[in-house]
Amino acid sequence: MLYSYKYPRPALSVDCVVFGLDDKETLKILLIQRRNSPFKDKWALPGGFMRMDKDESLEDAARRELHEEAGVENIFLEQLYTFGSKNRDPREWVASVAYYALVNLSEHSLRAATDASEAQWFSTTDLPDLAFDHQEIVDKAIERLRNKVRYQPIGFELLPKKFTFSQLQKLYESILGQKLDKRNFLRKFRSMDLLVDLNEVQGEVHHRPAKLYSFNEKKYEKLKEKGFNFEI
Amino acid sequence: MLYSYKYPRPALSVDCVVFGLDDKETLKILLIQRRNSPFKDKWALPGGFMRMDKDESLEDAARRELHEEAGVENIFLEQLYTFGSKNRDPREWVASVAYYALVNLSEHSLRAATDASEAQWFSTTDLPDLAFDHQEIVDKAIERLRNKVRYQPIGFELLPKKFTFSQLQKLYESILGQKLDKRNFLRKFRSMDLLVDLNEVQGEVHHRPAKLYSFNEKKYEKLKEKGFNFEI
DNA sequence: GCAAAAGTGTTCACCGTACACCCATGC
DNA sequence: GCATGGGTGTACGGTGAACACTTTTGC
Repeated sequence: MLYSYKYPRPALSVDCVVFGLDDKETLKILLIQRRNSPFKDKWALPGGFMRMDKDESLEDAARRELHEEAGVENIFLEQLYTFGSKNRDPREWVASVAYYALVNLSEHSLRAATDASEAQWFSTTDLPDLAFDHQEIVDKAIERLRNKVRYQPIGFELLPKKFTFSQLQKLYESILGQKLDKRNFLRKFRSMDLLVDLNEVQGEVHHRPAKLYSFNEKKYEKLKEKGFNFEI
Repeated sequence: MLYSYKYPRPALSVDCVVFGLDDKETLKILLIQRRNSPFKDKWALPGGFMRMDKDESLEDAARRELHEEAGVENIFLEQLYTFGSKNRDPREWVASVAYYALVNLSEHSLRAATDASEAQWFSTTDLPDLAFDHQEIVDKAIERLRNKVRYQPIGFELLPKKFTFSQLQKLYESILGQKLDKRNFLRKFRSMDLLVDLNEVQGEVHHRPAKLYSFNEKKYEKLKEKGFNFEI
């Protein structure tokens, strides 16, 4: 069966840039190895075509693809940009609505870790050649994340429930691509009244254990709406 | 002739939120009165369907629609967001890539002004009922503009070549929806080294004439790339 | 005791903010 | 001379930025 329209129309797809942190708080992106042409065997962003039969919105489609291709669910997801150059797909004109996602890697890495030939995490500073215009999409996503970090809290979505100050700092350093001053960073965060001191320390480290913190979720959500100015 | 595809696909359109300033430096938006159903006679954003036969990109399509429907050309245009709810168009599923534009109204108001029944400027604070989900698009565009103003220079695109300080200030007040302190605003702008004192004064006013300024274009473009922090 | 990371204060410069009066012009 | 908007400076508080040493733990 074929679907016919009076005028030709481009295909519509969604692609997702999924950010996660590894155990060294390095920023990583989830990529999928393509099994079909074009760009067979190349690494690409998880994503796929909109399926009208599924009665889903753009964001639903993004979530579905992430679930199917990478096994991640219930994550922070936000629209990034729509890429519509005519030649970005060699087959035909495909406009793609790109999303970016933040996931807590320690809780969501299952599929990607167990089936390494299909999905794999790559450091943002050391990505392979990507299919289509996906490098451009990744660049835009990183830029967005760098900007976002300056006026909204992030971290909640990327870090485990309990975390240390240095994990938080390394997260910011990883996103911003620059070293930060420990004391200034600490003071800034303390002044936001965003962290809860759990009165616990981490275990299993070969040095002085650090105190553990969690986010004050209410305050976190409020700051997300209201925004702030995080200059570093 | 019909165009057929193996899977159904949504239609793709572009819509534009065109901002301009009137002679009182009030922020306005350009709307078009629809001549066809659905939403016949309602006001709507200029826009239309992607035409694959025209070999145009998304942004090209946005520019084409603006030219055809409102007679504006060569303007600042930036992608805003893609709206894809299934029921946003009663006819069928139409995903729309929204753009927003900044125009110098004194140089671009021709078509809209001469054919008032078709295109008209409306104050952002007093918009009519809009067709489709266009109010939502407008809201998002205003929000974007308010944010943008804080980290990038704008004004160049909205103001005439020569302008006074108070025009610039009213522009910012209009976008931000709040009064600003004259002296602080002035100092802030002066410190950016963005304005060129033209050593001219305005004429035809019934009070002390104000000095005229223009933007230092090079500096303007540089600041746009680099960004700044404009706290007010 | 030594390696490794945690934890902790102070000083300075800059900038955002609040605030009020005189000036130049047209009528 | 009066109405209208144009034009100007200062003081205070807050915050970003630079900077180094001691503490705690595991080995």
